[in-house]
Amino acid sequence: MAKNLVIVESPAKAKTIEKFLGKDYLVKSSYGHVRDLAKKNQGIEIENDFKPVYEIDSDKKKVVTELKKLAKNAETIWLASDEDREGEAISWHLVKALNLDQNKTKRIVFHEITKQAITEAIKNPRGIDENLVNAQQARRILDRLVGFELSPLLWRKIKPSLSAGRVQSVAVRLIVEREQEIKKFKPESSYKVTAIFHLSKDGKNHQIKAELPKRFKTEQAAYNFLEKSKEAEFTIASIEKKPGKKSPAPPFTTSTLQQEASRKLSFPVSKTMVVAQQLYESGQITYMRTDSTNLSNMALSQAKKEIIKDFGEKYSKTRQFATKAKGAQEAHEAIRPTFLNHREASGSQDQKRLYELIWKRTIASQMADAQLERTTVKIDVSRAKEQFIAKGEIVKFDGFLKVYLESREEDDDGEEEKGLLPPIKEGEKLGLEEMNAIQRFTSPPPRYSEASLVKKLEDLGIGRPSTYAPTISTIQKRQYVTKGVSEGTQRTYQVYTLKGNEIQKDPSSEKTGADKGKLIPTDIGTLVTQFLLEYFDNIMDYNFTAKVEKEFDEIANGLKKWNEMIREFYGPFHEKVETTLQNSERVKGERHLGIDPKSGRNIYVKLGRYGPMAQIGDREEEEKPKFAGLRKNQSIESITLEEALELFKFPRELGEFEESPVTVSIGRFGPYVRHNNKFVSLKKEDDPATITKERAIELIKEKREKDKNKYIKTFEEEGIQVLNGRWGPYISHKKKNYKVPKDKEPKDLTLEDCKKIISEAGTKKKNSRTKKKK
DNA sequence: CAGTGAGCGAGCTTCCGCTTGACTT
Repeated sequence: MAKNLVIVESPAKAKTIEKFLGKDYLVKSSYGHVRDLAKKNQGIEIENDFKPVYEIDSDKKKVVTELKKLAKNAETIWLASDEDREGEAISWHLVKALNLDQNKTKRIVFHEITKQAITEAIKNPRGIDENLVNAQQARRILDRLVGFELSPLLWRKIKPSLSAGRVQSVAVRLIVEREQEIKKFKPESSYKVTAIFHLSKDGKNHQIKAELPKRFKTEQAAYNFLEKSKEAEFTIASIEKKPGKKSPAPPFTTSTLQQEASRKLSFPVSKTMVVAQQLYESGQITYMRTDSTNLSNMALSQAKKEIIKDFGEKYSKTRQFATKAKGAQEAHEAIRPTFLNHREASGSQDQKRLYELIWKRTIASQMADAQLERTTVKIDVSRAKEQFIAKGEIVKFDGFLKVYLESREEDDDGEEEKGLLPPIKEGEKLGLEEMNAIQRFTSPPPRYSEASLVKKLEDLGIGRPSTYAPTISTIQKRQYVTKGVSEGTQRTYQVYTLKGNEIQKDPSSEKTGADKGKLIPTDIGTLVTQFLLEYFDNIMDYNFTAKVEKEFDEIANGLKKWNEMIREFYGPFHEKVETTLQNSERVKGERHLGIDPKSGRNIYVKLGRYGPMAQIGDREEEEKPKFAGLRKNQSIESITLEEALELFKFPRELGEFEESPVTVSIGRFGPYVRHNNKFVSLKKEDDPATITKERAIELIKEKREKDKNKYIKTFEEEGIQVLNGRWGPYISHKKKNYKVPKDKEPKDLTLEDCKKIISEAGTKKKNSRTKKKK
């Protein structure tokens, strides 16, 4: 039995550290937090000065039992969780949950996983920082109180199963408000004038592209300028050269990795994290949930070596970047390759691509600035006071650009052409090849993508590296926001071209308003946000997190008692929850669309128990009102009377097939065909309003074919079935499912085999999360 | 997941932050 037990948070980290420490040390992982507030009764005794009630997570029982046993037999237990608020609390919870003897327990911390850092840490143990632990408890309790009092309020006032919280509700607010700005936005057009000049010199014909810095407000003004330019002379008025430089971006944090992987590799935020986790677990990159841009000394010297080897001494510039994120806790390094001399990752294509991005970003961050020369040329127009401007940029020394350039999310509309300018002198005359006046529209602020929302949240200090991806998925799961699917619509714009002394008008068109993959609020998201803003503007404030963080810091510094802070917050908060419960109306977002021309009854749209719906008729009328759910791409806010009337044309009878009626209708999960009590979803390309009986039958037959492959074996009497599922073959028995072991051929399973699998799974299941709800 | 929306009522939903497999149809 090892004399020393070291406990860290992550198993991958445990494996690495064990190698450094030798055989006297056993390194194990707690897998994050081992205890949390109890689920029932909020897990807080409010009347008892907010005393938290902790319980060991059901899926952590096994870990705790094992650690307990190991701790008993160890001489010294080293708690090596991260050096931040959560890490300190993890250590404290371990002391409590494992019932550790204070005398043989030591707390150590290190920021990088190197032999030196770890042996150094072992030499400098300390006790647990109770103040820091209390700051964490305050954070945890505040989040629980906010979440578990606001959510039930939403169930009562808006719709069941909704949720609210310090982080998610503000994330949704950002998206809702951005959408409102976009709706309010009225594009204005102006005319941008560009010109291509030519110059013959040294027997060569050179081109210079230039643009007017000012834009013309009206078509007429732009036309007039072109008219004036017909006979004009163009002269180089001035040439100005200025040195410039570009510096590399800092190494990746979780948030910047998510942004770049989204822009350069089109990875959703969740995919980036999954792939990064794989790279981490195979020891190829450092920890992927970090807010630090710091690199270890070892990494710095490795980077230097690689850069000098590849590009030479003058490309190397060792830098350390200050972390600028609000509330950063910096318990880890930046995300970097474990070994910078590994140029390529082993593993899947996705792993290779993400690794390459990380490698380049890390290396570039340790390279010299790029040196540029920027040239601005002004060109006079003899018959007008306006001047054209041509810009050139020469890279004098490429520096880090050799390896990596950070990308930008939005393409700048006014992106000027930059490049090499021909050799020119002041006073030289230029010929005009072509001049264009192009109508340009101002654009509304862009919708958030997953990655740009993460960036915004990080800027506001809301959320942590471990929660960015889950938050994004929560607000989608609650149907507060959805991802857009529109490629945009065509918009025509005017183009005037002056060429060979003639002006021609030639309209062109462009796509505008594309929202594919962007986050768009739903009716529910908008209504919930409005509701919360009305009654809980303090929690919806973009600075709420920053404010409470300041108080957590005071608690961590021993300047404030945690339960005092919570009491000050909870008093007015809880009262507001109570009064809102009593006094506020149920939120329906109801809109009267008009009158049904057939029946003369009122038509409304509003939020129902299952989501947005349309309604014909009033409840007081003799004939009961009829209801129909809105389609996925429709919203209470924008649906028209005509569109609402369409919804009531379902279910539609298509005729008979095999002596049973075939109907098409629209349900919770979209349009479907119903036949013999069987349901078949329509495909994307099918329109429920026009689908024919033939097509419907085709779909039914397709489904039958698919179902045929679903059943591998059936034991009728016992009610046991062997089926093919999304995750491979499984056994179904009494509505519970069991995986077929990999070493068994599902076709050859006997009844005894199945029974055995079922009973064995039963014993194993006790330890895992069985509470899985449907 | 299941293809509804009257009304009644039981029983359920929910937070943020740490961390991985287990989970599923």
